[in-house]
Amino acid sequence: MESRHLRYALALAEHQHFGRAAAALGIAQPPLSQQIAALERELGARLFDRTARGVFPTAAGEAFLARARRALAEMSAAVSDAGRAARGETGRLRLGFIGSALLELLPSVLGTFIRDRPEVRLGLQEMSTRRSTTALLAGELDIAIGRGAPRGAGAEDLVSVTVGRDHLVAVVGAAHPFAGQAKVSLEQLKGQHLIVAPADEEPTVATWLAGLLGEGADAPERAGGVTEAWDAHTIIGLASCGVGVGLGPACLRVAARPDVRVCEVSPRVELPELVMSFRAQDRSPVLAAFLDITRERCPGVAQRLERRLGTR
Amino acid sequence: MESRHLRYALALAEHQHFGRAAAALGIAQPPLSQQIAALERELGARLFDRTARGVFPTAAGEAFLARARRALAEMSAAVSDAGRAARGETGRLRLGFIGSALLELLPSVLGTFIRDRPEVRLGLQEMSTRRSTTALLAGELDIAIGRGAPRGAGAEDLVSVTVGRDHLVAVVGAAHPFAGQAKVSLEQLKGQHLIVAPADEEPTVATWLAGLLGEGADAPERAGGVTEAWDAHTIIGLASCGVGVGLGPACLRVAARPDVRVCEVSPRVELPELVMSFRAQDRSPVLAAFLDITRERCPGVAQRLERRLGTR
DNA sequence: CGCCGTCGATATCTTCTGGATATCGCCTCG
DNA sequence: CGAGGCGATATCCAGAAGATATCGACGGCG
Repeated sequence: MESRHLRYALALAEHQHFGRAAAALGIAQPPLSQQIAALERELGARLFDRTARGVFPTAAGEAFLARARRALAEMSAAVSDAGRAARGETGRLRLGFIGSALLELLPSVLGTFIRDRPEVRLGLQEMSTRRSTTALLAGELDIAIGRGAPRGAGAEDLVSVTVGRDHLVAVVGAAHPFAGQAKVSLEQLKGQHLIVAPADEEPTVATWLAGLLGEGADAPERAGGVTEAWDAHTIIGLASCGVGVGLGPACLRVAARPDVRVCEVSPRVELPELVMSFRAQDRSPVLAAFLDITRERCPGVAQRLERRLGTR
Repeated sequence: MESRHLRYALALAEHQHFGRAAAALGIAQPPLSQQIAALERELGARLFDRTARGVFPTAAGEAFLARARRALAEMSAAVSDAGRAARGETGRLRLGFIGSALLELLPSVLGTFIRDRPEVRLGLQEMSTRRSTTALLAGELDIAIGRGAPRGAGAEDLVSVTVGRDHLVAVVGAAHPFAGQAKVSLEQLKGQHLIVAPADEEPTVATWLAGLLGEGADAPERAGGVTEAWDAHTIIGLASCGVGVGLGPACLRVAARPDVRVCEVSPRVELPELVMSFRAQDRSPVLAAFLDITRERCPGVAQRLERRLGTR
């Protein structure tokens, strides 16, 4: 039995007339008679009563037609669902990202994405750069956003593109001695208690800073000490109440409150680039849609992405 | 798109291998490749990723396969539902019957029918012979059981068969003068208050009895008077408390209580036969099943039914 | 009462497509 | 670098879906 038989039976039930049903189906009347007869033979049951006043389904026909309608509805739903999935209108996209991506990049890109693809289930999870790379390679994420291009085993299976650059800024409370300064020198930071983001791999932000400041010792041992805070608002909050000097990417400015001051660090210190990665062999249309939007919203990303994708 | 495409796609998803899926489908590998390719072309979407480690559905493929499974399940359900309906295992049977059919005939036949066809919805309604005939012709009933063969317009479209014969018996309370008698003569009934079943057409039971007893006047006017009671238990109940002499079919005996006596009426008076009717053109398998059971349970019905059905 | 028109079934032929066989190209693995 | 496995492609064939012509049955109408 083929779905053709279902369509024919439904047309016949609708028109109650072999000739008109056949015309509606775009075939001649004899083939319709034959196909209905073949269907009835296969089922071992008469589906239609041919009376002088028209063709009417039997009890078996009614039972059959009810199921046939649902079967055909499922089939057309299969077509449309497949199409929507192929166009990336439905599906799932799992993002792993570091907290600072939440400050500028993600609000812009995700806002557009959610408006364009309301039926895509988004999975968002803040995590370290290292963890996101691992999860991406394990297939647990579709996109990873971190600082610095992924390194290590499997990194060659990923495509990465720079989506943002930041330099280091200092955040202090309004009462802090630095508060009036537009710039803070590295020299001035020596010996200050610092508030920075933690890291789960070497070199940590703290040790990297220690080296930058010309302090040789391990971070916890350095003069002034270090506090690690996971997210931007905690760094700013701690800085505002005078715990120490917050250090982070320039995008911290968007989260700054009135009671803190953000100072440029002089000389300017570039942070590792904000990098978006995905699996090179991932052909998901949802991913493609996300990349499209990233292209639109992040000037300069487009060309870099094309160059990378060209080699896929 | 035909259901073949769904079957092929599901087989391919299951085996993750064109060759093995084709073997499972009983076809060669090239036709499977072609059909999948044609399906993907029609949908405008790739459904399977052909990798070195196997064939795996894409996101669109997953969406498609989920619907395809349900569509095929509906199709096989259509086949089985149609078969069961055709065999009379499901469906509906609406019976209209007079109360006395509940005493002997229906308990026996319905008991077997419900055991054999638990999924058939039964519609049972007590009604007069006249009403059941009307409802049967109007298509509101499938079977009518009454006394006497249906008459009037449309009766020739019905098949009727005698399913029981009864003669008249009298029911009296234990304290009644007739209680000790095995027989009651028609002469003795004259002037007694009678309790009989009502009727919605002429002649009513009461007028028929009046004629039988040689009483010329209308029933309500006759000496002794008449009480009409719809069902057997009411007739018996009224007789038991001395209201009068209950008159009804011999099958009343099965409903008799210890405090009443049932007397034969002498000479024996035959009542109109208990007749089962159905539409001659009704080919419902549920009806056929019911007739089969009636045949088994009612000796003598079989031959009469065959004779009637032979002419359909 | 008989003729005609309608409708579904049947017969025959055509066409198309689903399937088989043979082979190719590609990738992986030893 | 060669061998083997796998999916795609090319070609051919057969069966079945469909078209055309016709038949048979039934109902309506003159």
